[in-house]
Amino acid sequence: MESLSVDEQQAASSSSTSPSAPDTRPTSISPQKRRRVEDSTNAAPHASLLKRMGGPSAGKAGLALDQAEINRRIYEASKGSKYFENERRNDERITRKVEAMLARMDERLRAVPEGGPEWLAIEKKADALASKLESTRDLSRHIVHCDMDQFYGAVELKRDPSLKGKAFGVGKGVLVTASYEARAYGCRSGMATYIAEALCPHLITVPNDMQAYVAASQDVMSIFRRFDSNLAQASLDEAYLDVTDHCRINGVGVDDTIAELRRQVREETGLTVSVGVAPNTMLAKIGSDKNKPDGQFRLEATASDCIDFMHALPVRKVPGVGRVTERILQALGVETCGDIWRLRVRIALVLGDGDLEWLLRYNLGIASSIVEPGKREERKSVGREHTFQPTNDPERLLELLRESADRVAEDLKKLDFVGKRVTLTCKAADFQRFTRDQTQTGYVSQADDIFRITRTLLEHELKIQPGLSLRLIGARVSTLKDVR
DNA sequence: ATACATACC
DNA sequence: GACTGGTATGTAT
Repeated sequence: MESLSVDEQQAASSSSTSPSAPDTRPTSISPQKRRRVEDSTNAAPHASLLKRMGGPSAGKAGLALDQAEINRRIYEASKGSKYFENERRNDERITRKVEAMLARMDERLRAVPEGGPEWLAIEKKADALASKLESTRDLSRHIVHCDMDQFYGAVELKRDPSLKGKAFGVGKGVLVTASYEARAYGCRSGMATYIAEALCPHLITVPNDMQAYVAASQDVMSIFRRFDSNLAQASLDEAYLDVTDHCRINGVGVDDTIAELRRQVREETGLTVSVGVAPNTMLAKIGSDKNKPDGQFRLEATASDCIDFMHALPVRKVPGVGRVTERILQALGVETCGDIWRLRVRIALVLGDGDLEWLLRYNLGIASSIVEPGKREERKSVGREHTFQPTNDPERLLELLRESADRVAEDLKKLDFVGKRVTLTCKAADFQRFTRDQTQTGYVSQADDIFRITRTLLEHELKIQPGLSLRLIGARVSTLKDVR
C-alpha cells in the first residue's frame, strides 16, 4: 500500500511562519540514565562507530577507495586518541538510546497489535495529518538553492592555479574543505589534517584565508541579487532565491534564468555554482546536490513529482537529519523518505505525533516556500571560543577566558547588541564539552562584565573539579537587545 | 532558568 | 600524538 490517499489538490499559499531555510527535524528520544559500560578498547569496532569515525560528511560518491576501506583507515589512524575515545563514548550513548527506543517499541507494539482497532485509529489519524499537510502544499513559486562548488578550494585555485588537478585541502589542524581529487581518497571537510594525510599521502594543505572567502562571497551574492534582491543568504557559499517574479517580469523561463545566473557567476568570478529549483526550500536544497558540480536541476512543480522525488531519498539527505537522527530512524526501519509512509503508525507509536508530522513532510516533500533575508533583530547570540594546548593552570585559563571575553565584547560593540545571558563554554582535555551560564538582571556588553561573570563560573568549576584540564574556552552572550 | 544535544557550513 | 569555530534550536529538568 504505497500510494497516498492524499488529495492532489493544492494552491492555498503557505500561511506558515516557518523560516526560509528548512531547519526543523524530528526530535530525538530522551537520554537514558543507565551507567556507562566499561572500556571495550580491544573489542572489534561497532559498525556504527566505524561509520561515525568516517565523519559527518562521509558517504559521498566518486571515491578512489571503497567507503568501507576509508572508514577502516580512518579508524586505524585515529584509534587511541582522546578524540577517538570521546567519539566512542558518544557512539555508545547513542547506541543505548537506540536500544531503549527499540525496547519501548516492542512494548508499544505488544500493546497495540498491528491491524487492531487502536492501530487502525492511529493510521487514520496519520492519514488525516497527511491530508492536512497536503492542503498546505504551495507549488506556485520557483524556489532556488544556489550552492557554490567546493567554494574555499575554488577561491584558492583561483589564487594558485598550480593546484589544479591536485589533491589539496584547505585548513590547518582540521580541513575546512577538500578538493574533488582529495575527496576521491576520502578526505573530507571537518577531518583532521593528519587523518587526511594518512588517506592521501600526497595531499597538499593550504592555510585558510577567511578574508578572501568573504570577499568572493560578496561578489557572488551581488550577482545572485540581480535575480532576487530579497535573497536569503544561508552561509558564505549558499543562498536561497525566489526567482518567480524575475522570470515573469522578464518573460524568461526558469531553466534559462538559472543558466544565465550560472553563466554570469562563471564569467564574472571564475567560480562555478550548482543550482536546484523546486517549489520549496527543502526540495531546492536537495536538488542543488543532484548535478554537482557546475550543474542545475529542476523539479517539476506537481505534488506527485515532489512525492516521487522524496521516495527513494535516504532520510540522511534531508536538511536537518544528522547522523544521530539517521541512526534512530534506521533502527525503526526508516532508510528512505518513502519508508516513512509505510511505517507511519510505528513512527507515531514510538516517536509521537510531533515527529510524525515532520517526517510526513519529508515523505510528501512539503516545506516552506518563503524566502526572506535573515533579519538583524533575529540574531540570538554572539560568542567566541578557541582551542589551545590543554592546560590545567588556572592563571593561564583565566588569561584565555579574558581573550574570549574581549572578543565577544568587540563583536557586540561592532554589532550594537547588548545581552542578558552570559555563557561559559568549556571543552575538557578529554573532549567532553560543558557550558555554564547565568542570566543577569540587567543588560551587559562590556568586556570586564563578560569576563567577571564567566570567570566566576569558571572558578566555581575549578573548585568542584580540581585539576580540571581544558582544551577550549569560550564566552557567549545571548538574550540580546538591539541598541542600534 | 540552566544544561546539554543535535545540526549546519 | 594529532580532530575547528559560530550560531540556532530542541529537549529535559
